Amino acid sequence: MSDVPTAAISRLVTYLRILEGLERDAEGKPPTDPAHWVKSGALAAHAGVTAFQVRKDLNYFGRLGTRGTGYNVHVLRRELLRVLGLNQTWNVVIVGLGRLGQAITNYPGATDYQFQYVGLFDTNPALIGTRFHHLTVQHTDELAAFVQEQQVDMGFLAVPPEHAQEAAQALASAGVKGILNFAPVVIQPRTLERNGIHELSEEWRGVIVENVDFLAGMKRLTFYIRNPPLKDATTPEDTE
Amino acid sequence: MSDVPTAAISRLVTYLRILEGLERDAEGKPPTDPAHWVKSGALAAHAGVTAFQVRKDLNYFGRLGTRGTGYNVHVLRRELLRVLGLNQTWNVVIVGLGRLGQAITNYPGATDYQFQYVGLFDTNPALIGTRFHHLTVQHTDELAAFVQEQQVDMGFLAVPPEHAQEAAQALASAGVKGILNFAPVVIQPRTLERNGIHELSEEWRGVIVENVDFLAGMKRLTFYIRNPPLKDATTPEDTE
DNA sequence: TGATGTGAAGCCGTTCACAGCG
DNA sequence: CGCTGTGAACGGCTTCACATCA
Repeated sequence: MSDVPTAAISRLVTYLRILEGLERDAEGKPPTDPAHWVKSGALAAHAGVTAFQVRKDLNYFGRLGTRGTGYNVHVLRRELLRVLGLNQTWNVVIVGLGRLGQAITNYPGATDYQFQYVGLFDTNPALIGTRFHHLTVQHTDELAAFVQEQQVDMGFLAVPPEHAQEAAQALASAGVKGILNFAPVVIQPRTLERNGIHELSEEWRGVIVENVDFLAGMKRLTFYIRNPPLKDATTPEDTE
Repeated sequence: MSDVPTAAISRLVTYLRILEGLERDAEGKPPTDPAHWVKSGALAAHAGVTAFQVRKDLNYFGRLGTRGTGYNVHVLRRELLRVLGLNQTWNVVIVGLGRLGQAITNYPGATDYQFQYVGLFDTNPALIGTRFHHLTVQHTDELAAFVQEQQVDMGFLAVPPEHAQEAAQALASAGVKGILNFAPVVIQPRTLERNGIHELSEEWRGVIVENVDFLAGMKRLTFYIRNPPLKDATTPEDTE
């Protein structure tokens, strides 16, 4: 299960989103209605990839389709939810409640899929005690105890770049399993030197970091505007 | 220049950020000070990749270093700015001024690098006329004329997912060269069928779309928390 | 028959070893 | 001598053709 290409996981997320749209469309229609089924080519067209790719991606996780017919929308959606780990509740804390953190806290859709915001943290005295959503901002010093008590699974990191590393360290030390880093900074897992070789310190073992960097997106865009890809990647051939 | 791996471009953005930090550190020090120079291994350590990777990435753009010495921080930074297209002014409009759009508008750092927000657009009557930054929100109907007049280069798309496609279409028709899409949706360039083959419609020709999807980041994170990569990708060997 | 499932081929990006130069 | 520059090996992802089964 771990030898699935990382790019495939990103596409799975896209497929899931498309399936949700298809399921809404199919809602209420009789079970015999073809709207309950989707072919790899149709999924591919919506996702902007090839049908080959769709079939290969889905096959990593078992025989999810029916030959000659396609994929059942409901079944496939349920399977993708399971694969992506979205069929359980995830307890989330947000660290950093400046504009970005506030935007995240209030972003609709973020609290779908059983993501539950259970705590908000900042070091700015002006923010501590403020309420967002139904939660009150606490000082980051409280983080470690809170994560233990509340069984927090992951932290969203939305502090200014110069504080991102220490805040990430606080999250890892507190015992979260994942960090979604919004700061334009590379988070450095602390390593220990033992017998001359560097190894991951215990607190960072198994901690996953994913990055969402919007400034980086801006800069990639300027590069590609001035250096357009020769082969236009936006029109795959085999779709449909 | 177009056969550079897309992953390399993302790393270039990271290197640039690191170089900015190094240049601040070196500021004021005499020209002979070693702080003005950086070796591939040091850059690699900061970026979380291998020194091989750094050298290969930089080599796509010429002989930027000095053998036996390393890379001059100032020179390398200037080159990366040039390569990434960050040495010119970019006129940007933001479409969608809900919470996310507002957060982007006000996010510090976004207006560095000669990114200039020149227009704000929305279709919500309650928002039109409102001021953010130094700009007043206009109706999206005004977009086409505005892009022509003001020589707009790119648009940031921060509308709700269900309106993303039509707003993207408006941006492309208006003539922007790039779209930074924040909505969790795959933007579909309009294609025309001519003699049985699909081809990109004129208005989408050369339009680059980059995506920044924070919900996708959340979902990838849940997958990797439950399916940790076997080989820990966070500790490359060759750094330093 | 018409779709998925899947081993194999091909391609692209990363890793490497060492050549090249200050 | 040290570090960059770079062609070649390697590995992994994507593409493909076709076997497979409802």
